[in-house]
Amino acid sequence: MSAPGSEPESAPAAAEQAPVRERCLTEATRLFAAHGVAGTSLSTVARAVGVRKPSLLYHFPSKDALRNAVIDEMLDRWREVIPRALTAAAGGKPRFEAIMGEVVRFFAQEPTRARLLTRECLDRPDEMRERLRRQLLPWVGLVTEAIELGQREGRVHEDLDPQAWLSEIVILAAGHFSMQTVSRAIAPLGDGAEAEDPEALAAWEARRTAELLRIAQISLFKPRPAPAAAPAAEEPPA
Amino acid sequence: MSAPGSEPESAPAAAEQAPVRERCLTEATRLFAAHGVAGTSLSTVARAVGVRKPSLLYHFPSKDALRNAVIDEMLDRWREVIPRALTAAAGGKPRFEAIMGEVVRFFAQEPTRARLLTRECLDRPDEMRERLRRQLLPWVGLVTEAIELGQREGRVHEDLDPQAWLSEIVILAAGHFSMQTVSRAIAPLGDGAEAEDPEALAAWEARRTAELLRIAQISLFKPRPAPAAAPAAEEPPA
DNA sequence: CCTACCGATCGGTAGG
DNA sequence: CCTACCGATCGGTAGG
Repeated sequence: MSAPGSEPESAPAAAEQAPVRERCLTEATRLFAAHGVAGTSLSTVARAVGVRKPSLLYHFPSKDALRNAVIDEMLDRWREVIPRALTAAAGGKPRFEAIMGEVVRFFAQEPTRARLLTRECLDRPDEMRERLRRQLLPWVGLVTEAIELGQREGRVHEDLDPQAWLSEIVILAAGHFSMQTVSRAIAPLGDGAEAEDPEALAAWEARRTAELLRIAQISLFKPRPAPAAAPAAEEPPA
Repeated sequence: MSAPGSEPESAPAAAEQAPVRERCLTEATRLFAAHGVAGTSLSTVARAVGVRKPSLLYHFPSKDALRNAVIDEMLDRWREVIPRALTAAAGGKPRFEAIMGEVVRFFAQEPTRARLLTRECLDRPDEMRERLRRQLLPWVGLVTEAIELGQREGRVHEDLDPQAWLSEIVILAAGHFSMQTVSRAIAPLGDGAEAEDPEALAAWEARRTAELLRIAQISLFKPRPAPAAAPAAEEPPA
């Protein structure tokens, strides 16, 4: 209270860059995503931060506490981004593009998140299922209701299963970014010489992301553009 | 050579069920898929088999050798199933359904495989990419050529990127079965009472798989059924 | 296929 | 935030 410089509240006091606790989360996120929780020792995290192991265990009383903090932080970011997209526009394709754009941007700007999410789903499926249920049940309801509205209005395929579709598309988006490196097994072949050309890799990533968006879009919306507000005509059976 | 019962060639001699080496692979596959390689100790595998750790290390000289044997076995099974599907039928939707059916069956009958594949792609992306490149490059070429033929014949969306589409669909299929347990976060909600009802879970799985197939199909083929061999009409731009 | 054993490292604590 | 230290377990070897 009285000593002015002793409380590292908002400004990184003097020596390092950011508060230690925060850097622990950053490095743990990176390492857990790359090698898994079981494949990352606390010493490794501590070394990456620049402190000793007991200091890490002061901020996070156990490895499991660190793991939970890392997952919570990622899900918090996720919870920031979703309402922003959902409240962007109403109905129709612009809204769809806003949501898919946010989802893609969320993972694309930090593929670490996708890998971390995938790993945690594999490592602790039951805990992760309940966590996801609590965290994203509300907006799952919103999305499926919007899809059902689109079905009644004839814009969305009526043989689509809204909950299952949403589940599959989320899985596809997460897998898309988790498997970035591996997916190159298919693509920049043909020449075989320039396997590390960063320009070619960026082009392949662009093709993949375009295809991800195309798959999501065409599996949701019916093809006919419907230029004006003309109610969709019933198509003749067979 | 002379002692008749000393060579365990094809028949499991007397006491246990299968050759030890084989049971090691089975148990290691199961445990690696569930907890990851780093999360599974050699003692755990040995205990599951019913032998001691040094016996395991007699059959597989190191943990890494065991890991590689497990992955190789899975990819061998994969290599069995693909040509069977590819040579089934020629062109058109029956062939598509045959291939997708084989892929789904491959993972569905043993979701362990999908989890193992996903984990290995996360743990060792570079090695896995080269491995996949070697193992499935030939039939990637076959599939993309078939897709391109379909595009020329007007059956397949011409804005589809064959290589990227194939990559995304494989990722979706693997993720679909890796995330079986977690996907229940979305589905059997509503009542909340019977969370363990096996009948409801099977119904949810059926819905998911149907949606997976629908997404793959509708993102590949154009909607019009084209009853006869009528060449596709050019649609007016905008 | 086993017992016995190796050094290294694991997650975590004591105590300051 | 550190040094010093704990018992347990890790992957792997010796030797039979």
